[in-house]
Amino acid sequence: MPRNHIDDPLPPVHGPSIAAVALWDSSDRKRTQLFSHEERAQLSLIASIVRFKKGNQIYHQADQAGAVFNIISGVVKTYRTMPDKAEHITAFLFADDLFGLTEEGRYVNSAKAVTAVTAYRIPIAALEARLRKDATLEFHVICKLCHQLRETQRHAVLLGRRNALAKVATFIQMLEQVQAAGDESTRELNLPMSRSDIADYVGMSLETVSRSLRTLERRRIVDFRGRHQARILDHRQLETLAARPEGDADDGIVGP
Amino acid sequence: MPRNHIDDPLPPVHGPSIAAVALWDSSDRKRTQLFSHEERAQLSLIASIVRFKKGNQIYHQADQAGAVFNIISGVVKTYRTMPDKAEHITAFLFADDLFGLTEEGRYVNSAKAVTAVTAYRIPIAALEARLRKDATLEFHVICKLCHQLRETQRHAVLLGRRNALAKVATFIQMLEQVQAAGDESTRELNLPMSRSDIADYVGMSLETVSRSLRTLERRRIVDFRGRHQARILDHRQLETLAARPEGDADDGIVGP
DNA sequence: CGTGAGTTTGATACCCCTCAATAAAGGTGG
DNA sequence: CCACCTTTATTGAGGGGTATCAAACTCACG
Repeated sequence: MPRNHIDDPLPPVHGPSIAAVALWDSSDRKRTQLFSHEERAQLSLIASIVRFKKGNQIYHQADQAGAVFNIISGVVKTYRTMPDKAEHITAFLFADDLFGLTEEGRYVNSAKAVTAVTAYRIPIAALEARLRKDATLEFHVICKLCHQLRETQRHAVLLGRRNALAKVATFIQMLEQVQAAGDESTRELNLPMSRSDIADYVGMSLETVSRSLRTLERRRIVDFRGRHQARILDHRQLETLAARPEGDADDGIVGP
Repeated sequence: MPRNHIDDPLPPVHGPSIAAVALWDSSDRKRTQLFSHEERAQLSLIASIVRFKKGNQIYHQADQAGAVFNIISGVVKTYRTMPDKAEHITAFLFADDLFGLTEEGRYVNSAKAVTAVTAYRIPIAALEARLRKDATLEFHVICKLCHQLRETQRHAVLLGRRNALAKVATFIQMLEQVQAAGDESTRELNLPMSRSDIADYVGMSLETVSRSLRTLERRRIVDFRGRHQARILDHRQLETLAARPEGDADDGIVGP
């Protein structure tokens, strides 16, 4: 079995780290590291490293909030459980992301490890104190929040689409974009989350997610090497599907 | 015709103003003003007041971004136009809100005035300079961004629901919550946006929005006084609908 | 190697989208 | 202030896409 880079602890770690696409400068859509070495060193004084195994709950919606988290490696999902038990995933989070959003001292979402996770745990009291002292640090946090706001808006736009294939195609594009940052050049796409998680993220039933992925494979747009590993064959088609108003093209398989 | 508070300029204005639900303290879900008098005075030095008539475009998606805006009065929508012409509304914004989110120097959404709007226009260069100097000011901005992040997540959760009535019921609850802040006690609900706007916000066709609202009226859950003015009669039922897994209750009208 | 969770596939029903026509509201100029 | 026109909203009929239910299947894990 091939080593999964996501599960590897990054070699020498130098403190909390956040990345975002720039607000004002052009940087070709690339996420850049926002904290300086000194800022990371400062923050590591108040942070501790925590690890979660795949499937572990990190915190629950409405829990008293004590800390925010900064992912070093692994994938986390934040989600909200509806009164009718349905689960809505608000975000998938990756290395260099922050999570632990609060309202009136309580977490607004639940958080669970999708893969094995290593993260910094930063107590909010200490964090607030540091922030209020350091305007530059705060500015970087603002940039990161704007980044997450944009991503959440993209998620909302995805959810607004009324076409299953368009949703799934867009989801794959989003995953690809995240992994394009620190990934090898092989265009190997990781889908660490379950089909059910994808369904709860794109707002469809898991069966329809499964069918849509199958359709993408039949049309030779993506090629699955196992359930959680894929390779995008036709970016053009994927783009088209993501934008498609209606009128799906026929499959290539209609036999004589 | 009753005066519409939304169109009235607030009497004496003392500079930019943002409100949010607290991150850590309990405040009973009420939005509180974040800027101090001094901060508002400072910001008014770099801000100018701008007005837009109902329907005016404020900026376009992908435009070079020169400023962010802070609403004094009126309602704004930010939206994204898809390649297939479909329009997705990412947010409705009200007094004490900020808008003008950018990525690499360009606006990520378009913005249009839903009603007549008065707002502060704050040039980003000057804003950044001010922010980098004043850690307290920045901290307040962080609180506001967290607030908008939570709201966007709620929007995403709404979009994830697969039931038309649940979506519309939730939308009405959200509107109510916004207006509960600075509104009179009469529980009079304003729907300043068109049915089409609502549809583009909740991710359904405008016909289905219309039908859903009609259903709410038939069931005596809301009472419409004109198309843009309503009153909520049964909060309990609304809550139930917003959470409903399935199995709509029957109408009260089945005649013998 | 067996077990069970996770996934794929199939059949059916139903909710919502689409198209189309009517009705109401808002705006304009006489 | 009313008639007119345009825009926006409501209502209806019909078809399609997706949810749902159910069963077979695969894979990961112990």
